[in-house]
Amino acid sequence: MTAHSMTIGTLAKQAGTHVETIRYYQRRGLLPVPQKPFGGIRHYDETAVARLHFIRSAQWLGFSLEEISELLKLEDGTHCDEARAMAEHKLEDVRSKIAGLKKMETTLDNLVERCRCSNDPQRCPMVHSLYKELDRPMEGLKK
Amino acid sequence: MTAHSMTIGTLAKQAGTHVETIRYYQRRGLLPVPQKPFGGIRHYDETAVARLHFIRSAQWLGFSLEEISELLKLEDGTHCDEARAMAEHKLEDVRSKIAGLKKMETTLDNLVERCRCSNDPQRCPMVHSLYKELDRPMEGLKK
DNA sequence: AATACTTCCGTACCTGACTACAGAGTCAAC
DNA sequence: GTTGACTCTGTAGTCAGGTACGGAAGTATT
Repeated sequence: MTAHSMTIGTLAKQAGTHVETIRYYQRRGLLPVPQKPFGGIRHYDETAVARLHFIRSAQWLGFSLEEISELLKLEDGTHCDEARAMAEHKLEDVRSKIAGLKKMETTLDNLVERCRCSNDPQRCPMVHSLYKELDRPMEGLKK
Repeated sequence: MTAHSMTIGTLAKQAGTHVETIRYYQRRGLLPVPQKPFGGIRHYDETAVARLHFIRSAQWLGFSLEEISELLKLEDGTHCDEARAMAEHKLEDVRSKIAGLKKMETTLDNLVERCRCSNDPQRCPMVHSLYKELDRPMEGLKK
């Protein structure tokens, strides 16, 4: 439970995931598999918890496990040039996601605002503005 | 090709998707199925194109088809109260996604900046800051 | 030291979001 | 009026991202 020694079960609890998910991420190379004392059981520390949090967050933000593993490669500190190029690319990605979400934000905000039509429940505005095409409509979805 | 009459094939091209995907969205109730002239072929207009764009964009921004169909329900104009509540909830969602992406943005930006270590390719900084927990780590992923 | 809980490893299964295909009907163009 | 491209309906297969399970072995609890 303390700093330097969790089993996979407590790690899962700490990170709010499941044991099987952790093993799956290990298989996919998203999480390192620590050495195990021969014939024994593996132990994990907080860097594992942190990494799991990061994975879940990034996923929630719309990145695939594939993309996340690319982001994590930025962390190993090698291949500076390559890493910079990738970081720049991801940065563009992130920025257009922010832009798209901001459009959604204003639209939803307007909706909520105009929806304070409490005394006239019949008329509630359409969300046609949501239909405006966002900056990067498909990038990263198309096959 | 003009305003008021596309077949499903041209609709797909306009929207940058595939016919089968459109039918799939129809089955899931994300896209209305227009009446067809008896024993004939259905026709679509730009509102369908717009809706498809919206679906793809929202997906790219990390929303599931389930959530997108909720967002689209906001559009039908009925159930004002319910709609407002949902819009408010989605708004929170959107705002924390923006916050999360902004953290990623600064981290990546720092990385790119410090990575201009072009003359010393050995030392490239770690992305430990990426590990900071984001605002809403799992919401919408668990289960 | 017997019991109960975990871990380990492998394989099988499930859900969401498509994608492909088969067979029949429709429609435009020669 | 037949050919060829496209549509319709239904069902089956695929891929990502897990989730469940089964049996052996490690560890903790009494």
